[in-house]
Amino acid sequence: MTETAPRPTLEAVAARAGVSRATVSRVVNGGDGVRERLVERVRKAVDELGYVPNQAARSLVTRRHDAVAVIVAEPETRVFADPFFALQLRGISKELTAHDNQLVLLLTEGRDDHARVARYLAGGHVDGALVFSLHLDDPLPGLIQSAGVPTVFGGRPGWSGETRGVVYVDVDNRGGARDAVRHLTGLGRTRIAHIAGALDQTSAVDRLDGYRDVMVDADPRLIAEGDFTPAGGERAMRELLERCPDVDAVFAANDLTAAGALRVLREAGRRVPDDVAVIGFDDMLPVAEQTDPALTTVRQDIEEMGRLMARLLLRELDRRPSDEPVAPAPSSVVLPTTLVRRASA
Amino acid sequence: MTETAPRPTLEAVAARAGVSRATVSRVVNGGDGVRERLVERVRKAVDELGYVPNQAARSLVTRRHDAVAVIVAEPETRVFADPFFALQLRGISKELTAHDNQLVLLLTEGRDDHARVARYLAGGHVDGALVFSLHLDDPLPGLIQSAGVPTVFGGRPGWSGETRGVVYVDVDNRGGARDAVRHLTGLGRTRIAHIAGALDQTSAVDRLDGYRDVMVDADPRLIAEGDFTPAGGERAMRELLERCPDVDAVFAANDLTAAGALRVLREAGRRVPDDVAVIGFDDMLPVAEQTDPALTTVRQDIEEMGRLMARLLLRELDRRPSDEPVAPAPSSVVLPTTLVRRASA
DNA sequence: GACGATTGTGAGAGCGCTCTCGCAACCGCC
DNA sequence: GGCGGTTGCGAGAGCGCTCTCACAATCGTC
Repeated sequence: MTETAPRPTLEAVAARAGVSRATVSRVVNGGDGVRERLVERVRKAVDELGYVPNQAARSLVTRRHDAVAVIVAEPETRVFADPFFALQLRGISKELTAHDNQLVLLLTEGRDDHARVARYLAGGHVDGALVFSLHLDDPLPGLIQSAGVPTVFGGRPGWSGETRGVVYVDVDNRGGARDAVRHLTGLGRTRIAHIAGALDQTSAVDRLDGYRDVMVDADPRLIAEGDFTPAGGERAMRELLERCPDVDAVFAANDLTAAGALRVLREAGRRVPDDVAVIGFDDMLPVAEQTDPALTTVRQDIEEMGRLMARLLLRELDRRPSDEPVAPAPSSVVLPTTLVRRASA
Repeated sequence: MTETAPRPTLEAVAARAGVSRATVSRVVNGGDGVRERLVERVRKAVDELGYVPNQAARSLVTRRHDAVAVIVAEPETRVFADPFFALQLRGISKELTAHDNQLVLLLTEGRDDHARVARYLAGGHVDGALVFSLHLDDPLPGLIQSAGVPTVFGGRPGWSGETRGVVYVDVDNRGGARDAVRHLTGLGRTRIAHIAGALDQTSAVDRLDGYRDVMVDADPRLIAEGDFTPAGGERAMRELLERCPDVDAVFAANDLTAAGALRVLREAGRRVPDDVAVIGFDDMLPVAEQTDPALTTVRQDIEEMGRLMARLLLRELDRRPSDEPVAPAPSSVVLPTTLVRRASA
């Protein structure tokens, strides 16, 4: 029933406005170099017919798609357990929309998908890609790089290959970690432990480095490796309590880890923050505010991170087509963090 | 430097294989009606040249895009605070990928965006749309419907317009709510309260209805309206404690609400579940498992919901082009829920 | 009023693909 | 060996757009 009426073409608009296709095209694309009277006549015809340009036809000749792929490698479900991902997407989406670009979402699920993604990118369906590379050994960045598609990474790619020319947006994990630990020393704590994240991710490594920056000659037994999950936090906290019963503060690699640690501490009868102060990382709201006591943590502006990734990519895309000698290539950006004080430290 | 080599065309492949464009096209699209020998020769040429079809050119003639828009209306940030969204996306993504369709993500942000989305859909960039319609008064479903794009909704659209032919996937909110409340009555509770969600959403309404199904002539003072947030849950719980100090169970519209209620109950010195049993809805893991005590809740298979939405849409898309008399139109699906027993009830 | 310079417009080619159509080549049959 | 009936392949049109290029109209200038 809903027989879709054939969409009007440039031709149709031209006929109605009494001009040529070329003129309509010019008007639709900004109207430069067309006399005001004609512009109006064309605009009117466009409105009356409800003309919308056919993107496929346009792409065919311009080789531009005004579309960007967002690639989320998701070997674990962790990505989905926190709102991180959604917030970044929102930032990206806002920025892309503001520049009339579409967001094509590619979720990858293990090795098989890599080939698929590579093929898709090579297929030239999109003008560029935003990639969240989570793991040190992830082959995806390499594949993408070799597909020759302009790319911006989310988070410093811990990648052994060529890194010149790699553009990424990251938060200042190391600096944020330093702030957290300094806050703890400022509270007079001396036996400050760190529960690290999964160390195959640069964010975990950087946070550990930040901890070490402050605790220059920390007792190595004060460092336990978690995996960014509450369960990992619990496990690590138990180890720590056993190894170093005198621990008086914990800097956890993220909020979920901290939540796990808090639970173990409560079970062990340690009061937080009186006996042991705890700081998390991320300021992941549904968690950080729900813990008991509410979690002091390092906040990062995730949405801004997404927005920035998109902005850098779009800038690069604008730069490319015009083979102007040396428009400066965008370089990576590291966003600041802020310490959010709540009850736990 | 990375001068992108011009991508090979059908023409190039044809020349290399010593056949015509048409034959290459046939092979690329399945190879029917081409002799085995030629198929092989063409395949070889395709591989050697690394040929990938130009989607824009193909779409131009086929009017198919093999792309589906996912539209998330997001007037509130709530959507992003829970993993809901991400899980549905994952389900959708899996299904679409399996059928070689792309996922174009459209996040909308208030009224202005509606026009943008409508225009985009009308522009025929995608073959269909998956829409999450959250609010009763949302004009989006109407706009989309009138754009004539095949659509499947996530969650029953609470929509006053024409509903015949509307296809949606929902979870059995009402049934799940009934199960939860029956579980509470089974525990011998009699003063069972309900903290409703934002009642401009069908899920909240349905859960309330489910509660009423069991508590046929419940004391109306046992019903408080929340808004799906922890803060709303706290507020509602305080009201309830004041109005009905004898409350011995609470069924909350979702886990976040339940988390808020739990906190207020603890403050008020009520033991959970001994004095007051609490049940949530969603089984939103980072929350439900972290509360103290761990939350008994109603689980829904979010990912499956996404997958199903995609499947229904793809089926509809397959149905349409071939104007076969009456391939049965897909109809809506309601997914079952399961009660997950933890410590709180 | 005739001149080049400027600006506005249209004709037409072509982007890379699909798909219809007609022609060969081949089949089995009388 | 001549006949209709398949089957396999290529020629060519055309999808809706952009963009170059040539031409027409307008301008200021001497």
